[in-house]
Amino acid sequence: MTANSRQRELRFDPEAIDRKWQDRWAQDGLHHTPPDDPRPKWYELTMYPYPSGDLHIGHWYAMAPSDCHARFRRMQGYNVLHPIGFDAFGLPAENAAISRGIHPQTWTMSNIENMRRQLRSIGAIYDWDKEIVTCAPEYYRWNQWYFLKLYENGLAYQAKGPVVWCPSCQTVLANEQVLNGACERCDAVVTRRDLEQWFFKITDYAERLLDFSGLVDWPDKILTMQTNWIGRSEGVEVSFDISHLGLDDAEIRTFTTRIDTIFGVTFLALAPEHPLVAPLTTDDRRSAVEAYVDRARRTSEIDRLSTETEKTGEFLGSYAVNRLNGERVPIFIGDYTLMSYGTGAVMGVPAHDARDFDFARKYKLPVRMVIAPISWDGSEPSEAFLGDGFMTNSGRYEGMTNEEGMAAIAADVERNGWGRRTVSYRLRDWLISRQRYWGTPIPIVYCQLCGVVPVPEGQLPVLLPEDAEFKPTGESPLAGNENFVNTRCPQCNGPARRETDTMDTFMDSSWYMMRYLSPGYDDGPADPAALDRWLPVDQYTGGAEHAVMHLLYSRFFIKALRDMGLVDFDEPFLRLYNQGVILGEDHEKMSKSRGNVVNPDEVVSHLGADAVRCFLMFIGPWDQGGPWSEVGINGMARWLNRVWDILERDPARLDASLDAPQAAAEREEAVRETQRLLHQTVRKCHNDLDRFKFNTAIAALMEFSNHLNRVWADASVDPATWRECVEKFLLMLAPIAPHVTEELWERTGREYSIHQQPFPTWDEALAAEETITLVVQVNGKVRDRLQVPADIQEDDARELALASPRVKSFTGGKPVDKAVYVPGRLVNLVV
RNA sequence: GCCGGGGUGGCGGAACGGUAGACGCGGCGGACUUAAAAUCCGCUACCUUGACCGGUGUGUGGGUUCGAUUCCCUCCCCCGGCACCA
Repeated sequence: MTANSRQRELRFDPEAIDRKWQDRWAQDGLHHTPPDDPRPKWYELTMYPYPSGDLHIGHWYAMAPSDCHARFRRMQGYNVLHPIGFDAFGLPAENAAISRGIHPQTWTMSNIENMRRQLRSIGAIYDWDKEIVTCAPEYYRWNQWYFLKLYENGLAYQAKGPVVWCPSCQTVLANEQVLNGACERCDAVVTRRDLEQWFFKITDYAERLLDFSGLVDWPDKILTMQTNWIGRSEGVEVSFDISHLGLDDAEIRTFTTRIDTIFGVTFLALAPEHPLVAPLTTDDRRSAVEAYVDRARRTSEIDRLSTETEKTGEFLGSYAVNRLNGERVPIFIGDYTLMSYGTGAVMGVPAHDARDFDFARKYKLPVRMVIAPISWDGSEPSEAFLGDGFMTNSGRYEGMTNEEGMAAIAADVERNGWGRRTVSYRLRDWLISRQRYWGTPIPIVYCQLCGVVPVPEGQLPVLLPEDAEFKPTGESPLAGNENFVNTRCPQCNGPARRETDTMDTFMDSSWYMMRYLSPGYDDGPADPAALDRWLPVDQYTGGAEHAVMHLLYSRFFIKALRDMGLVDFDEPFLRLYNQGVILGEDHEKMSKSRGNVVNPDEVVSHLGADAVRCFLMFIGPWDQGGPWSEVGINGMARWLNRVWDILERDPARLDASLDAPQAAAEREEAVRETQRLLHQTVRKCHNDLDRFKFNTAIAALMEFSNHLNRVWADASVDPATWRECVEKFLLMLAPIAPHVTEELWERTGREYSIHQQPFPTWDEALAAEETITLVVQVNGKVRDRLQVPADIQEDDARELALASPRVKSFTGGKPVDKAVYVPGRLVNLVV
């Protein structure tokens, strides 16, 4: 059974209903967010899509449930903003230009056109007047403006930074263009090059970014990932003496988190790029060292890091002195030492560091235990010992615990001026330069006389020229555009050249949530009044793949803006929720090569947007994702079909049944039970929608609809009860299935629009059970179930349990040792 | 290797430490139909039984508890992230 063949069996025409109401809502401006609404605001943001061309079912999975949640908040009485836009700059557009000869602008805008249509088909409450497209000059102008602000405040700077280089294509590659260390286009082995590039000083904010106290509700997973990404380590920067060599530098600085192991140092390892490498290399070692440095430089950093655990290096020929014990230790270079972390030099302690141990084994360096575990027999270890123990071979620190030793040595090192306690971070500064065309031009001019000159604010935007050479030439595509490159210096009006790199697109997404508020605003990135009213974002939803790039960059960005006095909040997104990944029917990740990609358009036109929305929310917990199912969605369409059937029934027909010879007491009981289930369902649905538990909210609604079918078949409730039930049922379903509910709301004579009604409320008293099933266990095993009043007391419950004949047969007349009573649930008899 | 998240019927999944399998899909049986589809009704973890009863069951092995899918420890798989950070 395919979606296609099921469609003609539905009681209604979903395509017509979708179109009818989407048009009507648009016409009435139902989703406009009024600027002066007195209700409390709720800013619910879903991560904007990249306009790749087609709205994938994965987009639906991200957007339909978040729309449902935003709608729910609106029915709860909030003034809700739930905007959408496009993350329109980036590499795929440029690749399309290269491979198919289409201009990135053309490609991007036609994709956006198509995706707008598809996004409308979801039936979300997007206010299209607030749409943003980041490749528009009105948008990226403010990227440039912010860049200048960061530059003025010393947070943007220029430095050499590594890029991945394809020697065959003669071009810079993005990391995602490298497959197994080779260029994805020509398969040549990539190398690394250092280019002068722009950075943002996110490292200045490392400490503040570790403070999550300003966040209300973020998944622990993301906080952990950010914490690990920032990678804070407390340690000691300690230097080794090389004054005997008579160089400009009298010492080598190293960073360690294990100063307690300094008596175990048997070598030093410098990064190949370390400035002291050349001066420290002796003549007899020079050719070998230079060859090693050269090899390391040609290997890309990515490659270098992904190589197995084998440690390589070269002896420089010189020695340094460990000031704590006066020992001479050989100085090596090794590419397991990274220039970009700590001081670019490490003290090698083979006995207490796994990497140093490997290195020492390979180069036959001594391994000296200086932290002894209690069980240590004095022999050389077969692997590095990383645990705690007692100081040994450690001079005056002998016998201390290594924790005491750590404190004592650190203090002595500081007192002697050999180093200082410090903190290192793994986090690197944010490299924003891209040697690409399709991005925001960096607003900088290079003047022969004045040097680096920022473009004055009044001259923004620096427009991205339309013509550029996309074919690989060895430099940024903009560099070949003479009209763009050649300009006048804003300071001296002399000849100057423009910066030809463009910005990382994470720049666009760092502040886009502010632009939505006033997308046409011309005097700044956002209207200050709107900013004041709407930010920070109350609820952000999107994929966990943005845990450490986008989300960290945006947090940094906002903190930096706050320090500059440009905003007055500290965190951009108060709450975060990550949806899972929608899989193909084969339970595999969707991909073109697997052929398991689902095109939502076809399903939507056959079964309707609501069936797709409902099904995506019903698959399972939203944060866990799950497999698409062609038959599964048919089941959902069938349920909506039954809902339609329920709403088509005329409640007046229940009046006729009053004449039936049915006991009045029985009918009264059915009404009471129906009321109870209604109130329980409202409670469950409310609480589940509130916490993104869409699957169980829908299950509760299904149970309620099943109940309605039963009482209709029995004609056991009165028309008024029926009317109340179906009305509240529709209201609960409205945020989940907006089109069908609006249609049924109208067809049953109710006033437009269902989406402007409040979400139903419940009464705890009416939701409370009158009787419960009392479970009776014997030694923890269920032996009987008794229907008892909900307010039964412990003594009565115990008595009833003991009186049960089934229970008696299991206790075998033995005396009961103990009876555990759980109010409202069970009695457990222990014999 | 390290850090997260998972492992429950044929499938997706439900279950404040307290009736395991809600809800849905699929399957089986029935009603309606000339017939099929759709629709409606019933059954559907496994073993045993004609049926009740009973027994076994939430990746593995242990532990805590009157009671464990849930908490703790061991191990095995799957998914995601990081990956020589001194």
